[in-house]
Amino acid sequence: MADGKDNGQGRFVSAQAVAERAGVSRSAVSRAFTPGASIAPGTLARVHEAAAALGYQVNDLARGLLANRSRLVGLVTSDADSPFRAQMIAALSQALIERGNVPAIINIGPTTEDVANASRQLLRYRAEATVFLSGSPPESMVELTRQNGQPLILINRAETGLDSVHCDDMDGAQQAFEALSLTGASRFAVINKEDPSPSLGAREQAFAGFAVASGFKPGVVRVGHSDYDGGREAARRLLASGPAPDALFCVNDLMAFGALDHLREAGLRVPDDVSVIGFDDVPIAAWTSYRLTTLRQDPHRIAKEVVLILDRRIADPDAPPVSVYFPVELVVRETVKARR
Amino acid sequence: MADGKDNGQGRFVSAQAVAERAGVSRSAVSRAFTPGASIAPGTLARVHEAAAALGYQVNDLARGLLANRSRLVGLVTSDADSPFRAQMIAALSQALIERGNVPAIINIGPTTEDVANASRQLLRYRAEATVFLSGSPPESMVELTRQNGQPLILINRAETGLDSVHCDDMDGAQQAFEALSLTGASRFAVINKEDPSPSLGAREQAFAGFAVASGFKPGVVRVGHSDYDGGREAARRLLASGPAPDALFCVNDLMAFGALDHLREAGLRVPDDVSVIGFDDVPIAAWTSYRLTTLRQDPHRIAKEVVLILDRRIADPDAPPVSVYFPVELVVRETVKARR
DNA sequence: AATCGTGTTGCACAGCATTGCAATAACATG
DNA sequence: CATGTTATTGCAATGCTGTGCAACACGATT
Repeated sequence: MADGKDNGQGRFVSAQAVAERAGVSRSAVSRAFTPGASIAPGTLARVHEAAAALGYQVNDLARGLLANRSRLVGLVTSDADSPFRAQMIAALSQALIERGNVPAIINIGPTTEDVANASRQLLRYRAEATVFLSGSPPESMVELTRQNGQPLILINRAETGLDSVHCDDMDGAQQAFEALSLTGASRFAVINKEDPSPSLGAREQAFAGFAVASGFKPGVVRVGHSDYDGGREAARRLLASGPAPDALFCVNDLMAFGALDHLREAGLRVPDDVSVIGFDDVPIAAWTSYRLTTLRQDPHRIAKEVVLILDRRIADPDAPPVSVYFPVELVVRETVKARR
Repeated sequence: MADGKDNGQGRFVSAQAVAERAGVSRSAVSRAFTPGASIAPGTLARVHEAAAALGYQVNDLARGLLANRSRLVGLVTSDADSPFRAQMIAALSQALIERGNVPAIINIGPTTEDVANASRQLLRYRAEATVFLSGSPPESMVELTRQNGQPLILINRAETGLDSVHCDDMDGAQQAFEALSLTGASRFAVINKEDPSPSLGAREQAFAGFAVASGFKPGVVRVGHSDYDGGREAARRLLASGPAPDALFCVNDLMAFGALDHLREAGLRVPDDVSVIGFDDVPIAAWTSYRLTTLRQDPHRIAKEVVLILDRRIADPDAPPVSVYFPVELVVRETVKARR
């Protein structure tokens, strides 16, 4: 404020500088910032005053060095800007910040090399844990984190020996099938992406399985990307390949929006001619242009579970790995025909 | 892999352990991971072998301690899950990772206290820089980062003495007004949020200014939130308060979607009865249910500018602060009536 | 007045990697 | 064979903070 030169070369202020200014030892400074430490009220005040004047902040790098771990938690993800991922990132980072962590987001491409790099980076920063939102870590990376005692948490993908939290894809698919079944539909279809993630794959498999078990022959269309354009393309192929379906399950909302728009453009009425169900319940699903009936995954719920697992894993590094499943909930809006 | 016990207590592997296994000194290990350092090919190989077997990764905390700064860059934002923010976060984190940084995302609430906490946290981790995506840092925090020599970069808000990058809100508003003007409209309106950010405020002010300068009396509606529901609410109030506008400028796309849906529900045809222009050009704007004409801000462009400023600021901490403006581009789709 | 207890404070070391400097080994040259 | 040169390598210091341990002062107790 009034100093003018602040400090030497614009470097960070150290405890040493505060100690000199307050006329105490460096230990005193350290104690002044450690709750419950033994320090006289007078010195405490002098130290705090000097610290405020200099703008001192404890160096968490050094603190982490001492503890051999930082409060960083890595969030590894691809497509960080897609709606559901963005919600997950927001919810996770919020929950982690509340826990006192600093979430580092590693936005990766689809290659294994990218994933490996991200993982190594986080290891180098002694991150307290790494959370994978998408893309499974290669075996070599799992081994690496294990050697270094860094917890690894997977979201929506199972991997033996690792902690994970996922929604109940099976149950979601079943709810979707039953809801569509009640409309009296007979021409079922699913749309998905090629090389789907385990979670997306499970939804498709389960849905198709239920349909077959009920005596139907579900159509399955897979396209390159699980986004809006992918959904449009899938719907186009579906209509081109034969009679229009009267019940469509999309493995995520984004594809559902694309499909919905294409279906309507093609002159089909939703839900009169065809009923559509999505998955995720992103905010857009509630918009009046879509009013999409969908299976809801709550990002905050997931974030809460992740934090719980983290607490447990850190308290007991040798505890057996857990897989937490949480239920999905059918949110009924206006893309499914009322039951007959 | 075959070790069984890996290492002692699941702690991180240190250079010490690698040195012992390879039968060399710690220095040799360090040199083995420093490109260009003087080391014999034989020892290099032995060290790398031992490191691979143990799963060693250099400790960037200690490295940062020595350099007195980490490769962390803080991204301070609120509403991390709104579409445009999510795009910004994705683009920035990608650009920063390419630069060798680790982006830490601090998702904050609206209070000054939250912002201050985030800023302090980043200071404690000796982050290389802090980027504010939303919310201006309080004066005390600016002073604090200055005292510690930590660069601060603002996005879409100006603050004297600080580096910033923003889109040309004025020009965007002008383009919007001109495009709407060409439809022959006469009843102009803007919708915005209460207590708008500087950028949102500038758009509204400029648009209203141009309208007035052309002899019109623009209607201005402000609502609590700049999201979809806010846009609906604003449109509702607009229609309730008098004759329907025939040209509507929304300060961001999200509000435009809400307004569009409400307008259509109210029986107005877009663009025949009313033309609408948004701001940002989020992906949804291209969806066939909306096909929104809007002003495009390119997140990757912004990210690139931020990295450039960062490079410059680090090379010369005393360089005068810069404000980079970049142009916005009118993306013409189908919510503006063709010119008469 | 002597002794004990309590509250403070400083010293020194740990934790990890980098790097200047000095020592060593190996090799070449006269 | 002696000496000079070069490539390696280890030592030790550095950067910053937390904390056990010992020293110290001061007030209280008998």
